[in-house]
Amino acid sequence: MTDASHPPSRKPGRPRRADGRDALLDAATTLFASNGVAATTLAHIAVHAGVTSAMVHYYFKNRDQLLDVVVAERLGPVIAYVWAPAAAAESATPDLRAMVARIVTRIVQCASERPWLPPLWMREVVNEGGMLREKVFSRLPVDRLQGFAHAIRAGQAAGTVNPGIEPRLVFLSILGITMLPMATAALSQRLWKDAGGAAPDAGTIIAHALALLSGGLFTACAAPSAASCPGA
Amino acid sequence: MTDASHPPSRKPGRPRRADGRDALLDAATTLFASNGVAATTLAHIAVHAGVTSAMVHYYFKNRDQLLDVVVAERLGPVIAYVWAPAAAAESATPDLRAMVARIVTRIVQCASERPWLPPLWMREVVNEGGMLREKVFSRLPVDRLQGFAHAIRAGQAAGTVNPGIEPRLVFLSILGITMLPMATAALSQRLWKDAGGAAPDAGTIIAHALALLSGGLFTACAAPSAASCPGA
Amino acid sequence: MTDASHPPSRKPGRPRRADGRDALLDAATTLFASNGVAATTLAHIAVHAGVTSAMVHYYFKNRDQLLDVVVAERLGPVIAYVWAPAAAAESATPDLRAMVARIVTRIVQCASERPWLPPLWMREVVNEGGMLREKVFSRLPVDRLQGFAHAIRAGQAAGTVNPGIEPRLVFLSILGITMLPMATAALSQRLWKDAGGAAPDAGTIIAHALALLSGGLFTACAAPSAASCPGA
Amino acid sequence: MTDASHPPSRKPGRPRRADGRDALLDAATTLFASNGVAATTLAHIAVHAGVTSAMVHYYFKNRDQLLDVVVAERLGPVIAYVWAPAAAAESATPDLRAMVARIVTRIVQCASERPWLPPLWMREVVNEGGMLREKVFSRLPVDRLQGFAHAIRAGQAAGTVNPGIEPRLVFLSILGITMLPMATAALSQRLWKDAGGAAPDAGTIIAHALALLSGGLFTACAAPSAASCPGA
DNA sequence: TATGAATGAGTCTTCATTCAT
DNA sequence: CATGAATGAAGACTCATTCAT
Repeated sequence: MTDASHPPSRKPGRPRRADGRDALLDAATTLFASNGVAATTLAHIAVHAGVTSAMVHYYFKNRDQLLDVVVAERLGPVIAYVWAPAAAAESATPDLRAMVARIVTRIVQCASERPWLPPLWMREVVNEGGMLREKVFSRLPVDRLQGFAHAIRAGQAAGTVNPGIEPRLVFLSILGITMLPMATAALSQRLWKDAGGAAPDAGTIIAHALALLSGGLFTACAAPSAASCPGA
Repeated sequence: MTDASHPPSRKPGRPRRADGRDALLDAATTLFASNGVAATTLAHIAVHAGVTSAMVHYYFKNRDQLLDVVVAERLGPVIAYVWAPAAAAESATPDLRAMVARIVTRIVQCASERPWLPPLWMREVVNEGGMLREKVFSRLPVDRLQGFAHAIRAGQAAGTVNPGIEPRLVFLSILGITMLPMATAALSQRLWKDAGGAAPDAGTIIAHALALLSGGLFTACAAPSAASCPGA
Repeated sequence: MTDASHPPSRKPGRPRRADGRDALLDAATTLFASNGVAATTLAHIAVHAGVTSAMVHYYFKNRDQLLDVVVAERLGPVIAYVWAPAAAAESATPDLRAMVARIVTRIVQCASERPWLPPLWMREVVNEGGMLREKVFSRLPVDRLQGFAHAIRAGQAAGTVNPGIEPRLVFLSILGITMLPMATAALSQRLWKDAGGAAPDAGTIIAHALALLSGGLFTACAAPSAASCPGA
Repeated sequence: MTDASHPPSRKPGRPRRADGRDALLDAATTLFASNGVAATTLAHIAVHAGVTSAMVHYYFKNRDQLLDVVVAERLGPVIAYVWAPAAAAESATPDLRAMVARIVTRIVQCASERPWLPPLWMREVVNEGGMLREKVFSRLPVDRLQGFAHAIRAGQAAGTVNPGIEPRLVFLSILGITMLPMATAALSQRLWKDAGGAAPDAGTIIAHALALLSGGLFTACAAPSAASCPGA
């Protein structure tokens, strides 16, 4: 299986040694996530990795090429992994509900293993003017995104999907209810700190998302607990 | 009601004249939204408004104070307007369902009247490392946010709200399924352009959001068309 | 007469004020001549003009555009002035001998009024890999250069020009025996300083060049004035 | 005669092996000629020779010492070879005409065997601010240059040399009419490409130079062979 | 020999900011 | 109000140089 039934490790096959290049890539990704790409200087990255800023040029030649590498080596695998479940959808009758659940789970899983992912994705990929937009766009599995939307539409035709739903917005909604909370961590924490609660963890987020989606996205006795659905 | 039963006009009370200051503020807001705060120079703003960058200093003294003004005069009113419905919630028995609908509507309404709002909010306020975070934080109606969460929790206790939902995540979810699609406009447009569809408009987004929320957020056969719920 | 019967003043018509831009241009030209373009940093130029290197960018935006301006405003007029005599050559029967004399005189005149001209021209325009080559090339009066070569060839056909001469090399030879010595000033001075002689001045160079061109290195009826040649 | 009656081979005496050092020296000389010394980085040279820039340091320790070696091993032999004919001139009655012819021939010969010579010499040695000036200066046979000038002056006294000539400028003039065209190759080629002619070759240049020197630009009894002068 | 990793110094360029006019 | 001139600080990028391997 090429398309990753488990989350992608950084460098599959290679003897995983924390070499300079990798350390710089880590520093870059982290800082891009926490300060934004535009606000992160190469010097910041270098200092964060304990080297000179000349080293960043040594390994990546360009600021622009550094971004390319970040996209290729850090975002690329995540995209591939998240969309792997949708591959099956193209062939047989897809179990939409299960597929959605798997996508949600994979997104949250990836995101909680990579704290830099949610802020980076929200700010620099998905958002207007994001600085990684163009670079990521070409890597997006457009066919699968469209296939996903079509599957939703088919579900609507078959009466299994809530007709009020806009198919093209479903994936964005999934992103919005999973990654957005994770991209807000610090803010939420401060916001709820008086209420005694820490920021929601991965499990909570998955549960919340699935509750929201399974209750609302699909018609027919949308109650979260299967028991309450007599027909099932 | 002082707190805006209709969306806030730019300068309530003042004789609304398109002076230089306002033009600069417009330019700033627009560019901040489309390029990000960090990537927008004062010179960009000045050029966009047809003046010298020295004028930006004349009116706002500082880059930092310009940000302050943007928050105070552009974001502030929106926040106040959106959260006005929640004021009532604090006193009497709130109609949660209606309140959510009103908040959703107001968010999308504000956002579609101010194209700069969704990208700016997503990138610079809500997201980790957003450059307006601190400045906005103090303006957030923390009490209302917490009140909203409490109302949800109360609904869960009363059995009217889906127990799988995490109350503290509800508002974020609302943001995610309303503003996020609007902050992605250009990307979506390119993504779906082969599918013949333009980016979803305000109406579509509201409908989608309400369908998702009303079907999923609340228990008891919450499907939009009651007929489709056999058990009811 | 548009084409300059007298050497071009820097800014004809304008009230010649030593503004910052001009001062920087002067500094640039001088340093380019004495150190070479590649070896002259913008900081050198700025210091030489008594300002910050940021000013260089303020006035010229780019290092490259600075070079453009140097070519356009400093070299351009010289080229036009030197080649003005050749304009007449295109129409009537040209007095080749007189024309050559006028070109030689103008070259030396221009060069002695602009000490930066010879080194700059020799190193950065005419020489392989010169950094102003491309920029100057488009300004060269190719038609006049070719016209000049044709006139020489015609002279050879008419028997008035030495048949051993290669027409296309004549202008280069003129450059070589006029500007080259002026581009070597410092070296020559050191070379001949024991011999008591200073570097040759403009008059000497013109005389030498004309002697060489009109008569040749060795006597035998080679006197510049035709009268001294009995056979003529 | 130790001083080369034939052009100097690269490494007289040594077992001529194309080792790395030599290849680097070749690369350096070539690049210095085509781009200028200041514009040529050690990395350029290394890449051109197919090695790492660290190797350049291994062989030459310094950028400055590399220049020293280029002067010593590449320019030095040429200087010695060109000025060998002048050695005889110091002793007996020199045949000035023959000596000039031999110098011209040797210059052009050396230059056409070493395409890097003319640009390098013109730009970096002879020209103001040339980066090899100092290093070459000490190698110049000042005595022979002065002896040459004296011989010219003596010729003028004896009536065999055009009195209009400035003795100290003669050698520079020779350089100007031989090496200058060869240092302009690419430019000339583009300039005359419409005229169907390629850049003049060595033979043409020698012929032109000798014609100009021995006879002068205009006929009138200046032909090198007396027979061709009808009036004589 | 030969290289890759690493760096300090310097260059070009941008930008926020100031100020006299 | 509005601008042009001017700057200091910082950012991206280059380069000669060193060193362990």
